[in-house]
Amino acid sequence: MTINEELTHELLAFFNGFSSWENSIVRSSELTVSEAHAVEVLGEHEKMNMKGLAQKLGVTTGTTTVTVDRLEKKNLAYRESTKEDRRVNYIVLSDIGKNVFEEHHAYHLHLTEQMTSVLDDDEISQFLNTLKKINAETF
Amino acid sequence: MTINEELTHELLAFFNGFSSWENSIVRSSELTVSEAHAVEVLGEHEKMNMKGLAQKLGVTTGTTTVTVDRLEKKNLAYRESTKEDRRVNYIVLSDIGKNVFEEHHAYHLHLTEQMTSVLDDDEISQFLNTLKKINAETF
DNA sequence: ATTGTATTGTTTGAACTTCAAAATATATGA
DNA sequence: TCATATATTTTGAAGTTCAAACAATACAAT
Repeated sequence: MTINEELTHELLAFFNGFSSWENSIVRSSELTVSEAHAVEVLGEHEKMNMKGLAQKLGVTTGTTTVTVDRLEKKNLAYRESTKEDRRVNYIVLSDIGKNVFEEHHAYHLHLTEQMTSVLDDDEISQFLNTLKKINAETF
Repeated sequence: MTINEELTHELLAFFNGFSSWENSIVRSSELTVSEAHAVEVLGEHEKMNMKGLAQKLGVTTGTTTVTVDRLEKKNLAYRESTKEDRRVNYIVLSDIGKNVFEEHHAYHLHLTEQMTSVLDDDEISQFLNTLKKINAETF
């Protein structure tokens, strides 16, 4: 087994673990999975248009329209039209939406703490560096 | 921003990047998303029962029943009953299923290679070690 | 052996998610 | 002004999911 094969295996396990964890968190909240993902992205970005949000979510804009409709219905976010380009809607979290985001974000922080609790300081900063590189170069 | 907050941010970006990548790979194949995940897990495990598969996938056994039904319909896997416990079905990949797995696995290996191409050898083995620890302790 | 309880897996119905393609509205360049 | 490009929405069909109810089998304790 080459190191890349081993790494592939661990990456998959990591991804699946993360995914299961995320699903169980979302299921225990009032959000659906796609709503939660959207809130997660919007919470980090202040203002996004539909296309940008769709790209970040990895889905089509059609799908994103449906998701944002639902967020609006739940008063978690709203569309804000702009003068510069009247085709564009900016999607913004409402105050309620921001609270929901913070709550969800706290869970993530807690998960991160759980992960780093088994690592020493050097490992943690090395891990962070590696992730930064990979994110910048690969995705 | 604490290191855990920074790490949370990078982990999320990593997860989303991985997720988008996986979705685009799956969409270009003849598999649906849930079928692909199941094949991915089954390819690594030889024999699994429904409960084990469901746990690995992070979904209920009901959902898994539907997924495996579909895999059987496509001749990618089959149920194998066992004498020891007649409630249990083992799910096994067919030869076609194994080929599909290998093909998908090759994509993963390619992604891993892309990631490691921006890292030096020490970083790679450190990254692998850290992932192993996290997978063992957190998920 | 019989009975009660636990476990494994399936079925069902309803809600959610997704895409592709067509449609709408607006922008931009020739 | 016209053609083309871009941003978003709408639509319809296929897939995905859960929870809850159900069926079959196992197991433990009398």
